[in-house]
Amino acid sequence: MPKPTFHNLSEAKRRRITDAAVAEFSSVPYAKANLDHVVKAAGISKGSLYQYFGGKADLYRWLLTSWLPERKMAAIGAQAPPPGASIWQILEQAFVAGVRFAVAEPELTRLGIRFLRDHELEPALAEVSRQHRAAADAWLMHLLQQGQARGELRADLDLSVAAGFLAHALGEGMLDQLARALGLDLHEMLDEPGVVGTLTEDQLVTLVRHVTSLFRDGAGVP
Amino acid sequence: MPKPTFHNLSEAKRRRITDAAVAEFSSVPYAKANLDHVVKAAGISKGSLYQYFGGKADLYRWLLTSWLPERKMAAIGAQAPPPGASIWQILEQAFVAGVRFAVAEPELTRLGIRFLRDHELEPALAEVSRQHRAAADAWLMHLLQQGQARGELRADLDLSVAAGFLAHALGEGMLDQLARALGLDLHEMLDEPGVVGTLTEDQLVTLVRHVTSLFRDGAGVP
Amino acid sequence: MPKPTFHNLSEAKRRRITDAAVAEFSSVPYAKANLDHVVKAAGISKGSLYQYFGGKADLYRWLLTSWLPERKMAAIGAQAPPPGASIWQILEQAFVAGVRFAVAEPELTRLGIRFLRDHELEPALAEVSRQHRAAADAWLMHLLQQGQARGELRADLDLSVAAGFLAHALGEGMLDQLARALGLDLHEMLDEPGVVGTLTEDQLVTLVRHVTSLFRDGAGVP
Amino acid sequence: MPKPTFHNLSEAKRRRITDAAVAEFSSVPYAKANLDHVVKAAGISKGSLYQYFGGKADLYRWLLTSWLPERKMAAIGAQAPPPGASIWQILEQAFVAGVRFAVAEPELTRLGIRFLRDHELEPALAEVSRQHRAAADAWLMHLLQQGQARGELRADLDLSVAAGFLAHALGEGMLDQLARALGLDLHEMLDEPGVVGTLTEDQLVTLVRHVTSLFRDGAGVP
DNA sequence: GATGAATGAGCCTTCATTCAT
DNA sequence: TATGAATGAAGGCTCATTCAT
Repeated sequence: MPKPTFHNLSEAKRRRITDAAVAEFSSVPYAKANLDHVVKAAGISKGSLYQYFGGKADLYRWLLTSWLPERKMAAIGAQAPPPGASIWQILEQAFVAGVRFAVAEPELTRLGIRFLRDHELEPALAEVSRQHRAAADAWLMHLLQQGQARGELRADLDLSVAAGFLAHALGEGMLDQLARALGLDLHEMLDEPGVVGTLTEDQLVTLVRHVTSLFRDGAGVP
Repeated sequence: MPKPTFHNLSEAKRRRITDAAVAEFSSVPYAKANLDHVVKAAGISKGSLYQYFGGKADLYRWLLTSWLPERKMAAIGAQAPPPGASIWQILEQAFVAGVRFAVAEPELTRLGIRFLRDHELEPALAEVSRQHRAAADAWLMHLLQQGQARGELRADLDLSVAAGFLAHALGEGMLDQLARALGLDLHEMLDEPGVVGTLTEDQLVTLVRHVTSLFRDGAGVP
Repeated sequence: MPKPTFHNLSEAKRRRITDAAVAEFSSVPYAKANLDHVVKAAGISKGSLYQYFGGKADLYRWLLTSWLPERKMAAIGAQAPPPGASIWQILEQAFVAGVRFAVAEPELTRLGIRFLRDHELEPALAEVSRQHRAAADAWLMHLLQQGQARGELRADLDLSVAAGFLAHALGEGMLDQLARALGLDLHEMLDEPGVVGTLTEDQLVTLVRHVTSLFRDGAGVP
Repeated sequence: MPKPTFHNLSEAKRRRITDAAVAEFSSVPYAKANLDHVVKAAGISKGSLYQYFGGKADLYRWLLTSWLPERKMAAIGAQAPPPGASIWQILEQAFVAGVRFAVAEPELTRLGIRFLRDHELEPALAEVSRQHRAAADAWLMHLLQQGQARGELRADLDLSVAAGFLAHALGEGMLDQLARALGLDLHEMLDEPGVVGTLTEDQLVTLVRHVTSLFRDGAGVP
């Protein structure tokens, strides 16, 4: 977590540092990220970075646990579902929010994906990653239990399996589908920020509908 | 690819080297994998490793493109589906084979997962990874088209979305479900080879059935 | 070329590093030059050297393309020939300048000789070496053409052959003659800096005169 | 020098080894020459090479001090000048022989040039190189003294300077002129064996004549 | 607080030489 | 004699972290 000195900086300087760090950590895996690149891009000195953060891991952790969630919240907005919303409405809203975020902030998306995939993190970082997943899972399980209680979901549905599907579908899975819709590989898409902006509103809606439909109705003939 | 020297070694020595390499490459990402660990664990000198393989990338590539597929084949056996099998049968067979392999060879599974997720491979290795994915996708699309032609799948199903789902479900998704069934996190499970062996045949069958069912029938009430 | 870091160093430190590098690169061929020797002699750490230069090739290139020419210029001074000077005057001036530099800076001379002879340079360095030769050749051809136009040179003289002679005579050839005048082998002379200092002004002038005379009048009886 | 075992080999095998060694040592400088390449090209085992020769330096020394001179002799033939020949005839003969050898055996020429330029040789090899030069110099000085005694050379000619010129002109200098005649750089010419074969007999004779003329008559107007 | 030079452990790769079979 | 696997000392380069100014 940043040292007090970081918070005393001007908004602009903090911004430069954050942008530089995001650019670096989102373009190469943690182990290959180079603080020299960050300080150069941020226009600060190496020593300064160490007065703002405890080190490489600390900077990365802050980015992922504090800054990124904040930005996400800000980008998506409080997405409290309308009271009484069905699980389908809630999920569709979540799907759409996810895609919209990916389209609006491809670099942050790349950062997040990288984090979820990185197996190499220091133990402390791995723990953060684990908590992320646990929180998402808890939310999903709750949602599914509610849905089942309301009779929106099959009574014999295995909630754990469904949660696993949704955990993926709401994150990387959706991005993967997005790439497919653009005729690309996920990595190709992430490596070319900007290409996601070419997705039309129509494609977006259709995509979400197809995913939702697969989850709700399955692939087989009824 | 290994140099001829490697093939001239005794079975036991080759085994020591392979095991050591798998252990290293499956426990840390490629960039962090340390050949010193490999040679130490294998009980050979650094120079020897370079007489067997062209270098780090070469060793890794061989492991992933030759050795691992061979081991997989040996472990699963040729799984040609019976002629006239329905898509459901084929998928179930694939799911079961996947789980069985994961249970039998957790370390190799870890190696494979890491490979598919690693963002930091040399360009040549990244290309191999891309081809893996492309091949899997082509197989799935073919399977789905057949299924739809036979009327086993809904006519309005988006095959690309379905293929995306299956690509994940047959690989990492299935492992994730496996972990959930054991009350663990995917990474925890992979980090503790042996724990997957505790999965009973009953749990296995149930799991595959639930996944298949979700894909075929969906989560909603019909 | 050096990184900015290098220019920020104290004059004394830069000097230590340069001296150490010259000593190393002038005493063994490029491929055998050892950066460990350089850093040890310079009293700096290995990492520091890499903060000053991009690597071995970079250090070498800078030494040869920037630092050495600068030192040469400083040692010889701008030697613009007087307007209207004959080719003989110009050549004699060049010969004298060459010998004086060799006498004053035997180690730098050794460095230069090595560079021009080294067959094992990286492609980029080899290109630099080639350009050196091409520039010298162009200058000589121009000089000779002028001389021939003015009637100072035989009309039937093959300029290319003459340029080849001069290219050697002005560089290594002159050093070789210098060594002969001291009763030594070229390499022995270069390996013992200091011995060239024993050359008297008289010997120097005589030597240049003999060389010039051979080139102008030939060895045969008129 | 080769061990007795080498001489017991079949002619063909010795030839293979020699060819492989020449190819390697003539294409990269001594320090970069790789015995692995030699044994591979020769089709023998590493151990065998060490049973024939004491090591890398030994092989190289033999090549340069025994084998190459022998081949040269064989290629040029006993070039005893006709009794009573003038220095000009002797020199022209030597020049022509040199060029012919370069044209006939570009690879051996390359090997020789490399040897003369290599500053990096082990002390023992450097000594060999020194002896080469000393022998050539002694021969030249003798020739020049004779010439002067006979009145073929100017009485005031500095023989040492003349010997220096000839030493270069007969070796590298002639090759350099050869390259110039072909519009190439010396290194380019040596790196492309075969190109020297394009030199016509006419060019050859003209070249030698120009060089001889420069040495005898000088560049200035009489 | 800011700076940026200094550090040194770490890692991949090369290759001449040895030696057991 | 022949073989070729084994060795290990080098050597170039990277980069997170420290610390004096």
